[in-house]
Amino acid sequence: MQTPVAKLHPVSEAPRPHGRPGKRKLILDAAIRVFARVGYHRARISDIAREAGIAYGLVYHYFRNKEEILGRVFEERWGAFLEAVETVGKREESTREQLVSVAGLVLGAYQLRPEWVKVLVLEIQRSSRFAEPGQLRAVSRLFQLVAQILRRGQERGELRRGVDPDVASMIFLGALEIAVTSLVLGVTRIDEGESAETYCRRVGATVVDVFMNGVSHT
Amino acid sequence: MQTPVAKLHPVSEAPRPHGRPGKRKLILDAAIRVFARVGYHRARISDIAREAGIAYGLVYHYFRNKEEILGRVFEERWGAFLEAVETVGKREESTREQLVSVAGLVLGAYQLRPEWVKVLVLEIQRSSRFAEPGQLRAVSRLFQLVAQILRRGQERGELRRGVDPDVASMIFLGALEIAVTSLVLGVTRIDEGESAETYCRRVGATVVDVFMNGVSHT
Amino acid sequence: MQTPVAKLHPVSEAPRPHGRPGKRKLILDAAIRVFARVGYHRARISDIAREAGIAYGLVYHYFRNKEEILGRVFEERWGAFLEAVETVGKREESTREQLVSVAGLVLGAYQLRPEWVKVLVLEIQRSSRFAEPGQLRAVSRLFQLVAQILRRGQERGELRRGVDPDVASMIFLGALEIAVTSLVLGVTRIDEGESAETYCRRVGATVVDVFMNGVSHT
Amino acid sequence: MQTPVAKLHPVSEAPRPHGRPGKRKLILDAAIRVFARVGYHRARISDIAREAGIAYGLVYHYFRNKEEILGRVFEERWGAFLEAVETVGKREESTREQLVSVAGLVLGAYQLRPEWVKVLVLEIQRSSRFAEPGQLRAVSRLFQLVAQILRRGQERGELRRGVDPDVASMIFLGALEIAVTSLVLGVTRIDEGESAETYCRRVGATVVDVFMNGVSHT
DNA sequence: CATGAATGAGAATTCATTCAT
DNA sequence: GATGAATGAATTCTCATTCAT
Repeated sequence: MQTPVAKLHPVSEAPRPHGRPGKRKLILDAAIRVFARVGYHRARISDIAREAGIAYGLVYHYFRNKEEILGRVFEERWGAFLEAVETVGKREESTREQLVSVAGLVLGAYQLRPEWVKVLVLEIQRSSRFAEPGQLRAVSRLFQLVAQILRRGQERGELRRGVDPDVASMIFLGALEIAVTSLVLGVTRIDEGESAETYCRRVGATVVDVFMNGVSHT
Repeated sequence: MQTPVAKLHPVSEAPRPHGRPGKRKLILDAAIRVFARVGYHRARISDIAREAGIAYGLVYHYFRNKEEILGRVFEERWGAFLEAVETVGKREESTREQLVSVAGLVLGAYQLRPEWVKVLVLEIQRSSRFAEPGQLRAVSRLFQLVAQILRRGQERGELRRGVDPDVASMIFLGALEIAVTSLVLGVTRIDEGESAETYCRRVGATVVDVFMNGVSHT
Repeated sequence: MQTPVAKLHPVSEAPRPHGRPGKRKLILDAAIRVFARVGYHRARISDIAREAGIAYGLVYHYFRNKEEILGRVFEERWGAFLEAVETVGKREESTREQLVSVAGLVLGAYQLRPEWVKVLVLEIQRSSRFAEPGQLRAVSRLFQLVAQILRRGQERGELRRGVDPDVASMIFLGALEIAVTSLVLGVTRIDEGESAETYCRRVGATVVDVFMNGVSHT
Repeated sequence: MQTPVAKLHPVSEAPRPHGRPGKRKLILDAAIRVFARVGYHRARISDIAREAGIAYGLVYHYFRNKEEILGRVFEERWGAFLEAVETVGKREESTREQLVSVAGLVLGAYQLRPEWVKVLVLEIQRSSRFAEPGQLRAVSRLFQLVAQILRRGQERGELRRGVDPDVASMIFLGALEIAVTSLVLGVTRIDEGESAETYCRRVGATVVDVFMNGVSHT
């Protein structure tokens, strides 16, 4: 079974005429790295500028302030993630396969771009921006997409009906989130012999297995 | 089946001779409220002092600095929580009952003291203190305690053997954590007719149900 | 008696070959409006450029820096004003008529181009440029022109000799200046029924009347 | 005839228990000097702190920001000035004597505390604070007080009735203001042989003379 | 001539922490 | 213990000015 690899494109931007760097993107990418390294609050604009290799003031040419940078990172990264999940939801697959895909998306994203996930998971939730209805809605959307997958599973008779799809969605994503978080925070030490990739695959499989079949004896 | 209520005592302290307020405790409790309200980074010492109703120079009599306050909050609150979970693990109950108890502990804690949970969930993990081995170990401990409950369940034959108890522990706690977080952040809107208490009870039951039996058809 | 209308031409410039807009003039006129609106210090080059409808790098083609803009505004506007007053001084009229003309010039200018007056009155005096001998001399010149009118009035026997013409000049212009300033600042609220024009005419007449005859009983 | 000397007390403050410096006052007085020297906009908080001989941050202990400092300076200094004028208005004197007193107050203030006058005259009017109704009202109050003196003069038959007291008030104060401003700006060079005091006395007398009797021949 | 991206010095403001009383 | 005045390093943000295209 082929776990489709997450396709999280770099920060999008209008195509540039002369193939020049694109300072805006430079700044956003640098910001992600800095946020991932030291956290949003400890990140200084000067750090971001240095990381991007540009002058201090230019950051303010493109963004009103630090918070807007975080907001844009969120919008663009999270948006891409949502799209990928949405695509999975539209596929003609069994519910189980869809859940495997979503798990692969979440865990694969971490493998591919650990800094992005770190920022999405650790920083954006804490920022005051998160209080904004727009961001809340964006996060809720993920829960709804998964809930929809589950609801369809029930309708198709693949899943039993006794479980509230909204709560189940939370359970599934919560399990994945903790797996990622504990990786990010280093709570989970990956064994010497195991690559991050194998670990992710193993965890993903286990999550789906437990979620589908439970831990109890038949 | 009686879900044991979480017993999260207020910040402990040596018994005070004259029954006087106990400024240290006053500060810690105020700090929790302030951290919960505005987050650790945005919280100013003066906010905590005002909240505690004391002069803000006094904070430095009791704590070296702001970070130490967070550290103490963590130690005392998290310690109490660990103890409660540990107690559950020692009970002579079925694994299912133990899991129900742990879920009740987590969700009940939120009901009882939402600010504490908010701080534990949102702030302490992000602080630099968390990098300290001591705190990491303390968090890992929770995962280990639950993993131990699950391992015992497998040994007793209550749970099937095919699942890694460490990963399953993550799944179980992750599900609970998201449930709490979404409550904290307000992602989940509780229906008009449903009290927070009923909601917690319902979610706890669903989590244990899914965790035990899975979502798929038998 | 005909009050001669102030003739304050727009910012002068060399005649343009193709009748094209004339960016330099565009900038100066825009600068006056912006200075009038927010004051010299708060005015940003970008504000001026936006007001003029041009790119803001272009401002630096025409002017060395912000201060030079203010300097040019002063030179051109104040110069025009001085010329007008000088012309009045050369007319074959009674001193009273000349004073009425000067009052009309000052108050009329406000009616015609309140922004110009605002900038001349409020901003230019405060700028560091004002410390320059050239600008001080330019302002002094107005006082001298009026003093000269008064001196001639004394020589012709129209005015009594006991008053120092220099001090009297200050009094006359001071009275007019406050009248204008209070209009500019909105201290003086013009009555509903009275147009700005009527108000200016009335104040001008009163100023000349008081200045000529005093307020006391004969 | 005794020209009553202006009584402009230093920045008032609650009496201090131990006769200690009183940092708040220190800051306000330093601010006045700095504003007078370089103007409000060019004055840096650090300048004020250095001038006051205190640490940078302490300024923010007492004032929210630079603008509030200017506001307080205005309130306290202008308030004292208004009181002094009000007192003059209540005296049992001829209108002429009262006007002489007001002129003495204005010109005397300059002699006594040129920096204060400089700041009141040059800076506060320009600040955005001035747009506040409170400050506008405070300035209007001065005009009203003088207008009242004139109105009473008309009622008592000391002044002729044909002149609008409000306009006349503007004329009188405008004359004085220009006299002070030109002193402040150095437009008026005092002759070698004449002390500032004599000059002020002479100008005050001339202003009142012209204002009462006019410049024309009887 | 025009454009607006890029630069960076400068200033305001915050707030943890110290310290005299 | 308790208070809050005092300190000043750290950071954000602004905006005049330069420069490549």
